[in-house]
Amino acid sequence: MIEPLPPLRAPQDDHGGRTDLALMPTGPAPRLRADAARNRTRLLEVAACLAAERGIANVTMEDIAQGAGVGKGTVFRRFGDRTGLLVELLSHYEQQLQSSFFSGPPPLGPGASPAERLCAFGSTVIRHEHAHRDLYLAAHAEPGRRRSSPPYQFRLAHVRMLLREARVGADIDLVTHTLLGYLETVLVDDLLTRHGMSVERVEAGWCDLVGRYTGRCPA
Amino acid sequence: MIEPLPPLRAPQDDHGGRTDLALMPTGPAPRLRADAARNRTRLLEVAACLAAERGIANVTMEDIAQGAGVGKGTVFRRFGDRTGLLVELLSHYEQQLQSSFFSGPPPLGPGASPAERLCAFGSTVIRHEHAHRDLYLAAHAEPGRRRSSPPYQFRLAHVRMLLREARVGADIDLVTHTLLGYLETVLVDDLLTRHGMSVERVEAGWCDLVGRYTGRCPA
DNA sequence: AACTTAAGCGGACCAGGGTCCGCTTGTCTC
DNA sequence: GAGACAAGCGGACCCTGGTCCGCTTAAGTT
Repeated sequence: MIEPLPPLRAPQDDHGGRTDLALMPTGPAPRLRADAARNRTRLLEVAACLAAERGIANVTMEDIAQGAGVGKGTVFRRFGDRTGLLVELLSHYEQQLQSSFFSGPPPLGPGASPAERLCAFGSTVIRHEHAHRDLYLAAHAEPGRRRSSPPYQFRLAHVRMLLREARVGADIDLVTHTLLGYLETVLVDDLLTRHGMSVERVEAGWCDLVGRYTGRCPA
Repeated sequence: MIEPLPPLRAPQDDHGGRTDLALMPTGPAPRLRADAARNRTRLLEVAACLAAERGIANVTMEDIAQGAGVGKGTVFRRFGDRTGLLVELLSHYEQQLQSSFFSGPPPLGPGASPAERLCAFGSTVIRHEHAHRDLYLAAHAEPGRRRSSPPYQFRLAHVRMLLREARVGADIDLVTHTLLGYLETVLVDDLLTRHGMSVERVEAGWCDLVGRYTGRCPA
């Protein structure tokens, strides 16, 4: 019924094996049967498409199932629940980001100082989350899920690495979580939408925060 | 059916007028009819009670209505939706906290330095939220609601005031939100529960963060 | 090619949140 | 005290997320 093939990776490389960077404990990834893999990508495509055209809040699970030409049970079997579907959708969207973080040009990628890279990282994430905010907010229904998803783990690992490189003296794990707390969609969206702050201002807040950890003495 | 009168303020002062401190734009508070006010408190009592005995996740709206001897429609009329009920329940729980913040003994109340008061504030909030974490997490389903509730506004105003007193040079509004971001239940709970950090460690992280804004030059 | 079987499928079904609207009841006025 | 009327009430009803279980089928095995 609907099928405009939105920005999603090619169906054939999608045999259920996570396309992660083998960075995090992603588990064995049991490899789906051919039909299941096909349905999986169709479901994600349809979901992305419907979300884009009427906002994810106005898309039911049954809509998605129907759009992909499968039964509702299939959707839940594959993704567990609504949140699971959303989290996987977001994973897709974040994959392009990830590569620019660890292999793109500076200041995002290697080559700049850790502090600069952290600043750039924050700006990118803020803009990215804002662009997909309805999806992030919807996925946020069960925050623990999102926090244990591969993309979030990637962010953690990335920030932790940069902090270590910057020789931050404090409790690195804790600081990592603190920094990512600032980038939480809920907070960013609140600042931008409800409090009417500009993206630049929120970004400046991020860089300021980073600076206070990476050693620059506060003014 | 159930009615152990849990820690809730006396029913008669509960005529729907918010018992706020007239600090925030709380609106006119239209004053409920007598029967409505009675039902309101009974509903909150029953909700608190059921939540305490089996966890809020295992309490349906119908349970609450039934326990209070009213129809389901009444519950929704009063609180709008499930989140609304939870938010109001939390408001009750936070009221005792609030008074210790602005009129209790130091270091929480007036008398200590702003930085000390901020540290103490954080510790208190962390412990309080952890104690009621299932309620906070449940209310978090719609984060915007919680963020615009009177208790959250109170926290904002309080922290903002202390930052101003401490003559913090940065973007005060933004820093206020940043700090409260650290205290977000979702984050704190993640650190304590999933990452197994100790409360002391999380508190130390808070004080460290506060210190980096209130001027102490980072090591 | 036939057989086996575990994975996948689908749609009937259930539960709980949220809505609606005709009836009831406090409360205010005269 | 009687009347007017807004506020409150309740439960039938709807929608959607999520479950269940008997049937189907892809993909190895011989």
